[in-house]
Amino acid sequence: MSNPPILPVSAARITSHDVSREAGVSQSAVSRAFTPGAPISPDTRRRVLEAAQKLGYQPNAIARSLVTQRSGIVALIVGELHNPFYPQALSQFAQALEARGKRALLLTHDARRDVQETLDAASSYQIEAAIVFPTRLNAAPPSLGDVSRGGVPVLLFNRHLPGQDLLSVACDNHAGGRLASQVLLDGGARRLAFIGGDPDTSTNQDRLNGFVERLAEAGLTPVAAPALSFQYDWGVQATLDLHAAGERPDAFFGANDIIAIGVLDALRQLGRRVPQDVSVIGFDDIQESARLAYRLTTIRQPLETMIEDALRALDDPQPGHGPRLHPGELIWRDTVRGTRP
Amino acid sequence: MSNPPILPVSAARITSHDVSREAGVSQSAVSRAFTPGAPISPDTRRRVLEAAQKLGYQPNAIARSLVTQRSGIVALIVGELHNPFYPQALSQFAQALEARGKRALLLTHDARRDVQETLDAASSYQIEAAIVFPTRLNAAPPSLGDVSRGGVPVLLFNRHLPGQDLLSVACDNHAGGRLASQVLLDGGARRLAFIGGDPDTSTNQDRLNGFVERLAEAGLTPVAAPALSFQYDWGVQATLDLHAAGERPDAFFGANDIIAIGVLDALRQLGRRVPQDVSVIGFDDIQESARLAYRLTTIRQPLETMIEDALRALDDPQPGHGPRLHPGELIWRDTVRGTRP
DNA sequence: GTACGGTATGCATACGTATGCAAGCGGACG
DNA sequence: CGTCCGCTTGCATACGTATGCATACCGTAC
Repeated sequence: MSNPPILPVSAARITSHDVSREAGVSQSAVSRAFTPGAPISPDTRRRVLEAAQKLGYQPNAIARSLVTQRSGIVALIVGELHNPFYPQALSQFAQALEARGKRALLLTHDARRDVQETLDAASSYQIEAAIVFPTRLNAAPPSLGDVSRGGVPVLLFNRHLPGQDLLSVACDNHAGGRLASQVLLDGGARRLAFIGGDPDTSTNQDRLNGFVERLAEAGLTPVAAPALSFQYDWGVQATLDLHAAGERPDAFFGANDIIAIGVLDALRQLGRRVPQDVSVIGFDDIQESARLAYRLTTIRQPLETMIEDALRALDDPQPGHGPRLHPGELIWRDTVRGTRP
Repeated sequence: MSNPPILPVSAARITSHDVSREAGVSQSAVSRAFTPGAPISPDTRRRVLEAAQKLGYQPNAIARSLVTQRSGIVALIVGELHNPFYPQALSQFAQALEARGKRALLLTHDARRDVQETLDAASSYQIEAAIVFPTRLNAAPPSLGDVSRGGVPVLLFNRHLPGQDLLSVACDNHAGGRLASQVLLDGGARRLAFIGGDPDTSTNQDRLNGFVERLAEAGLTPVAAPALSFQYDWGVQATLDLHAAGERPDAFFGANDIIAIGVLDALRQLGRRVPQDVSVIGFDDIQESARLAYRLTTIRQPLETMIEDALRALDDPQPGHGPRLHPGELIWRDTVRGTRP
């Protein structure tokens, strides 16, 4: 007679059956004890909870999902997180979801793969909704609506795709662009430049359009509006290139704060004084913008409001209403000439 | 005869049974077609995959988890993400997990609740492992080992708790502290200050101890070593306070880059020149440290290596071997006097 | 005392998939 | 031609929970 094989100590999974045995009730009773509003007497509930406590029972969310057809899982799909604005949004989303009794499944999406692939992978987890963050999302995958039609609402955060039947929550980038323009004009600027991010994104386009529109009302056009990517190095490079080409704008609008900070560093390197000689304004209001070395004047995205609204929209998805826009707020600091409005 | 009620278009969930009917095979065959290595002829596999394609079938990961007893889900538990180092780690973890066919469940943990609570919530999703990020994790919940004993390995990222039977992967903070000290001494500094983060964390303690140890070998002690939190404002405040108290260190070691950047901004405000009058070194090498306005010399944590190692450790959890340490790498920039070593 | 209504409980089944088992099939070999 | 073996296939069941249904119970009203 040989000894039993030595197995790794792995506490057997404790199920509702174990608890029911311990408490001397049926498995149904255990289930009901953990289901708010289920018909069960206070007494048996107490007995069940005590037994559960004693055995260290945790209801199996997987099994529960299978039968209730509700997983309680929401997918958060992110790309590369270069812009610190998004991690911030990410953790706040996770928190807000937990407050609603849901969980966040984090999925990444790199430029090589189609977003649709990631969505498919997510849908195998029976997700109740998907929130797509725009980082590195370029063209609109034409099939992106499919998941939505399959019953899972998809929401684009901070980007919108015209003509697609997708939910979308964003900052009012057009109005924000106008506001940036306005603020710079009020500071006396006449030769304004826009340093754009990824030109394929609605975010960039809307901010640019608003900017140009307001400028036109003042009888002006931008002296330059190059666009490439939402990154620091590009902000630096674009500014240096502009000056190397003999251009000397008296104001810059960076398509996001990271770019604007690049602009600031380049201007400092060029010996141009901010805000005396040249004004700079950004977009997002990330933490870095408040550093004493920058004190960047910028337009804040109302992140909390946007997240609340996104979750509300997902609770009751109404198609075809266009993006849900939220106004940005001017954060006045030290990089724009003139007085606080 | 009334019309049927108008229901929202919700494509009925497509199951392996639907596919089996379409392909004229049994449900088992469908399952096997999606299981690598399962016994199935190439021909039927093809037929099944075609039918699946046609119907838009996605295997139900929830149901699969229930029967296989393997959810493929790993919990990532984060606090407030003030330090941009962690979001970076977060997305890289998610990517690395996906590359291994697993998914990341994102859970938040705020200071009000015990980490154990969050772990319990996670365990109801039958997670295969949990990775805890240290943000705002202060004291060691004595019960943290429980989940580990229950069969789910828990790994602390970038922090360790002595005496606990937990896995832990971290940068070699002690050696990093020594290195920082060394670099500053080589630059000719004699009056060195440490600006610490959260004093309850092993991260802070190890960096401080290494720093002090190397200083002692040179016959020195720090002129000051206040510690409070890993944040920018604290770095500024601590520096201003020190100078207000008449202290004029000739070198600062910030417990992380955020603090060091605060130190830099405060020094600039005080009119002290870096690195001519005073050297500054940080820890982490976050993106912000490379900005032209800072060019912070710092010690980089080998994030990729650490993540790889963390996942390897979770694959085969060996208890009681202490934290798995990875050496930091000196990133030489412009805030330390002297020449690149 | 009977009828009735409301509440609590247990039984049985379903959710969608994986997998052990037995059976079917075909080919190879003696 | 019979036997055996390997490869496929389908059947049946299990995973852990929620819930419709029937039943048992208790109290109230007539």
